[in-house]
Amino acid sequence: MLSIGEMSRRSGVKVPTIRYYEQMGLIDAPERSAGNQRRYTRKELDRLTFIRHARDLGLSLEAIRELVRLSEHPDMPCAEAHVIATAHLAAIRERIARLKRLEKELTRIEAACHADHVGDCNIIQVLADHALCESEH
Amino acid sequence: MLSIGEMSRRSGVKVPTIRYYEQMGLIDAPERSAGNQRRYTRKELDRLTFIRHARDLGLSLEAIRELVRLSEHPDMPCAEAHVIATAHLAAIRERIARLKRLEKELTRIEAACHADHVGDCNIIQVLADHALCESEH
DNA sequence: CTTGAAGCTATAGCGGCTATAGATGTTACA
DNA sequence: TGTAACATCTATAGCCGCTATAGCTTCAAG
Repeated sequence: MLSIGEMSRRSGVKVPTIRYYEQMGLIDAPERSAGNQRRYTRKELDRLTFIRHARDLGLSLEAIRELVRLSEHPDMPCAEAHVIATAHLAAIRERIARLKRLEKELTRIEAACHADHVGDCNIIQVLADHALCESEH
Repeated sequence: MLSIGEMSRRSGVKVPTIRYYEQMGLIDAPERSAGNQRRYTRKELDRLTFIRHARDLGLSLEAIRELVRLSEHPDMPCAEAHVIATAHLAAIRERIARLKRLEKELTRIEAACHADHVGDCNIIQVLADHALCESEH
């Protein structure tokens, strides 16, 4: 039986976050010791690791809740899991594309300014005047 | 004199968000009409547009507060503005790099699964077992 | 048997909004 | 001038995904 601190160390999820996940219904309320402290099994550590991993990949708690539900019914079709992963992948790709546009824009703004004082500074100027932008954002 | 709704339409910042920015000290409290409604000047619209633009570029309210402060002192050296922009650029590049790793990982996970039901599904399996990952995250 | 770390619950705060409720103001048209 | 429709006002709560704090209890080592 693992204490919550042990779980935290092994999964890399902070103690208050574990309690938060329990509250949010991502993990079941575990057994308790005589003195009301949480006691976890190996299986519960596995699920926490699963959650940690999915969070690292940027999945929302909502999506993870769904995946956890799926993983508990191994005979269900896994199309749903694919839908979740694919949707997430699309979202990530969009974020990358958007960030790249921002990067380009900021690089341009940054490189363009050789002023000494704010009055002539392109950074401030370009921010103030959207018309000077190259891309849409 | 512009009403808050007019400001919203022209800047693309939602009405409650404008009030929020005022509360957060990003814009000054404007004049009021006889009936206590906000009335803005052209100059205040410009500042709001500035903020909108900076937000679009992903800058934090904190960073924007700083830039607004700078823009009000046009004789100040603009090195500080560069610091803010450069730091932000670095953050964006890091986020891009991280997202690309996630994209690769998720693509791999997704492509690897040709199962019919959850029991054999790689998506779930890979999430459950970090050891199956290729990259760190 | 004592001490100090770890655990407990409940609550508040973070950023950056967004939504709601219920009251009041403004404006266009009859 | 009246009225109806819409805009605005304040105050407050909620969103996500935690994180921090306070004040208490329990556990494990020496």
